[in-house]
Amino acid sequence: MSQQQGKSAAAGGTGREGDRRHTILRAAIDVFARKGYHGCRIADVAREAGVAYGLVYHYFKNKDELLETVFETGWGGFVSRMRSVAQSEGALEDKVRRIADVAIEAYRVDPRAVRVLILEIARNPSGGRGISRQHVFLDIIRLAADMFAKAQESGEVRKDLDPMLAAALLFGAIEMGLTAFVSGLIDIKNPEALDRAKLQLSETFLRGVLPGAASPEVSWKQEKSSSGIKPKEGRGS
Amino acid sequence: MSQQQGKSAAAGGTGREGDRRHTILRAAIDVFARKGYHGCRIADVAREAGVAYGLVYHYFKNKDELLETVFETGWGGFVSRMRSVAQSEGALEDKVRRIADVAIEAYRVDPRAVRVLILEIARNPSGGRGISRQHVFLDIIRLAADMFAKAQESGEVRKDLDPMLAAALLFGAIEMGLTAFVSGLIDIKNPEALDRAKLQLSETFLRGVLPGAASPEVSWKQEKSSSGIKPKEGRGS
Amino acid sequence: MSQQQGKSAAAGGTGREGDRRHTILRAAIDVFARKGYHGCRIADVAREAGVAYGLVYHYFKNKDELLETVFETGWGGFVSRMRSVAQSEGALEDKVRRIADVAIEAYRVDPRAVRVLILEIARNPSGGRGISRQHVFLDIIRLAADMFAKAQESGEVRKDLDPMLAAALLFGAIEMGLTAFVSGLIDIKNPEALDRAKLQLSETFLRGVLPGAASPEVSWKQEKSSSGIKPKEGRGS
Amino acid sequence: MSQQQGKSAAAGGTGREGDRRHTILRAAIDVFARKGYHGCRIADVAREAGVAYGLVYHYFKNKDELLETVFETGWGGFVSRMRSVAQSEGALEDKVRRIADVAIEAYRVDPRAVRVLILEIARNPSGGRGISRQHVFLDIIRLAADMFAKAQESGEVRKDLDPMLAAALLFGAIEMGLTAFVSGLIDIKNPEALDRAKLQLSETFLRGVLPGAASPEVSWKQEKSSSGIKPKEGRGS
DNA sequence: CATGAATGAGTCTTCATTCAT
DNA sequence: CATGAATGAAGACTCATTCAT
Repeated sequence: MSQQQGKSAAAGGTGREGDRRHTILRAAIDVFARKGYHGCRIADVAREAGVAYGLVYHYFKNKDELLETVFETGWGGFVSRMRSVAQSEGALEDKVRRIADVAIEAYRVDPRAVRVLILEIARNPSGGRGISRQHVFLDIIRLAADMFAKAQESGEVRKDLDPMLAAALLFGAIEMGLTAFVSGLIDIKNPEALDRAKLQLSETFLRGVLPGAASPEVSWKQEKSSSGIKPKEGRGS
Repeated sequence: MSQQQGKSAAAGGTGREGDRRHTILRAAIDVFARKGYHGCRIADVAREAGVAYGLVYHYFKNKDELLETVFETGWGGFVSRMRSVAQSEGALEDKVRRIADVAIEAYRVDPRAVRVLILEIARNPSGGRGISRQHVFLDIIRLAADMFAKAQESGEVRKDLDPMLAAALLFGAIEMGLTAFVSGLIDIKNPEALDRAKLQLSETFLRGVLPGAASPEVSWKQEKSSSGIKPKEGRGS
Repeated sequence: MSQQQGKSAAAGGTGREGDRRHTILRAAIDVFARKGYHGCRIADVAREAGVAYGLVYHYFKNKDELLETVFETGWGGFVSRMRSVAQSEGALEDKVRRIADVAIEAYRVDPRAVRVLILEIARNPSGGRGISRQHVFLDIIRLAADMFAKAQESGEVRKDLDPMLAAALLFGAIEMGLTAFVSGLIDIKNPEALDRAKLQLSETFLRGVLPGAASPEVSWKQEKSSSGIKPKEGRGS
Repeated sequence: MSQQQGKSAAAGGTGREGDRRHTILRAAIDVFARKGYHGCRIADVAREAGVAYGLVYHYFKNKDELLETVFETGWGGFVSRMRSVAQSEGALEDKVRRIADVAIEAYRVDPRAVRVLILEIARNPSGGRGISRQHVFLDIIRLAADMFAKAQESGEVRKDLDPMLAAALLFGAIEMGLTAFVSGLIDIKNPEALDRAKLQLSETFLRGVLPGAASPEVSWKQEKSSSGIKPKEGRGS
């Protein structure tokens, strides 16, 4: 009943009000993370928060606004950080690394919130509603696409790559990487696991995207493929 | 009411056949693709299929089994093809390309079904149910992880890469790439768009993953295989 | 498939038709006995009978008529025998014994049918329907009431007893006695158990009902008159 | 619509109280009494109680629990009174009279509730559910059987009578006697009718059961306690 | 006669949302 | 602000009944 000192500032207000509201929000995140938006009832959120049923409706117009708020709370910060990175000046390489960093850190700080975002955002067609969420989600991809387009101009990225696709690949990699954690596919004994993942993620992506001789004679104009791979020190050969 | 067309097309297409079960399945795929599992009512499926409400229950035990069947129908073939590619003999490069191929072709053949899979599979916590779906989804990632692990042994893939993560990245890239199509981010005017995406997807991924001098000043080669990773069968030493 | 020779006559027809019809009827009795009328579906009956779903509707207009037929089949014979006993000439004592005999024998011959009758007859308010059944059930009590009224005239039964109540007691005793068997409260190892019950039932009832000095200082002869009962010649006078 | 009266009478009787649960329970008893468990819809109960549909589910988990509660409410008191009588010290004669008294009084106080009990209790096979009800019902017969067994030891009851059967007869008589009222076979103009019935019921039963010279040429005294009978605790030698 | 697919009205049950206290 | 009882629309599921073959 009194453990939410640390975050009451975020919600603003008298402090006591922020307390309750924030408690409910946290509860919502937890329950959404556990059972998904559709699988949870307002009653679940209220119980998890330890407040009365009706109180949820004091702070949130309806269930949808609650989810929307969860979304904004969790996603908002992520997006703005992402945006500031994407639109900042600097080398693309660094930007990509910082984007991965933002994502992984978000997960480290609040895995449940990330789980909700991954689970519920941009995944629900649900007529009408969900549009705004999907919209924001797509926006961030477009943002990154712009970033890649600019990087192509400056020669930082292979020119034959579709910027939009590059952006999709980046976030796809990030998202599925996190999913691997979320789903327990990769479990986190020590915090280094996340760091390793972050590193591998960004570097692997960069290798694929940066221009350079490294390409396995990529020549997707004729798709000959296969031959001529020279592993530096192949074990098999 | 121009969707009357769509309905009769779906339902009456072959018409005389007693294969109403299949009609219903198609209708379910369409409605799921349009509104998602939760957003669709049995009544919608029945109307879309042009059959009576109760008939859905004649062929499917309940809504869940219907979804499950949609899942198996769409996913089953995909998985088995994926598996046969992953477990086949041959160069990793080819395998990756063929995997991308399978995915993109699946989308080309039946974009709605793919949309349902992307939307509903492995994305819904939904207590209890969904387990099997998530399970299969994770299995395919493990499968790919094995493939990468073996490729590491033969030196076809950088040894410092976590196989599980590599698998996650591959499917993340594929999935988000398709999502870009599904969501309209990348518009499909000409069929070549898909081919281009397929090519870029696989080649970009391969660049990032194959061994070679191309790596940007990667400086983390050390702590490999440290911890936190759960390979299904750690064959490599 | 061929054990219903004895009753095919009742159903009439070619014999083969009687076969099917009778099979269904037997199945209905069994299922009703096991799950009750409401708890059973036409599908259950069809499966139990080993015939096709729709065939039930060839022989019976609807579920209700099926039950009605079960009722008439099982109850009809019982009632007519009961009636012939009640309206026969002879000593009341004998009649009572024969009534108990008819009931117990019915149970011995076809316990399941009796179970259905006990369970479903005259017990279901079910608006409208059931009236006929209840009607017949009450009729038999009225019948017995008449029997007792006549026996009072001839001095075979205590005159201070309400005939209707006496009839109710008799059938109540019979029914609950059978219920004790049906429910397993008394189980039937050897057939004598039923005979004993029959004997005790009728003799105990008779002791209570026959005139005689045995009455335990019965002192309630006063408040006669009351409800619709007219002892022809009150004892007090 | 003159039943609006009935409704408001039932629902608004005390009105201001928040004891809607009780209102619903009463309504359920009334509707069950009128249409039986299967014939009644939750909507009926809600309408009868004058409350919203959903409120029924606020107080009762489901239709079955509602019936179960009706059962416990009505039956519970009856059983405990019955038990205390059966297990009390005193002459068997008095006990029997008091048992009849309890039953008849229960009917006088709340005929509808008794109707429900008679109609629904121990009469519905209904797989699984109903077990508890049947169980309690049989328990009370076993209880009475014990009472009779003890009375046999002290010579208060004929020794050649099966206690279990005696118990069945007693309750059969009571139940069918009440059924006669419930079904309108015996009309209740004046309240004395019930008293008469009570008296006749107990005295008739006692005559049949008490030892004494009154027995008609009973000639079966021998084979007592032969077989097939399951006394809960066969104490008598 | 037989079959079992097809129909759809009837019910239960859930749960977001409102409201009196 | 807090509470939780009250509301009722929405939707899954059942199953008696019909019908084409």
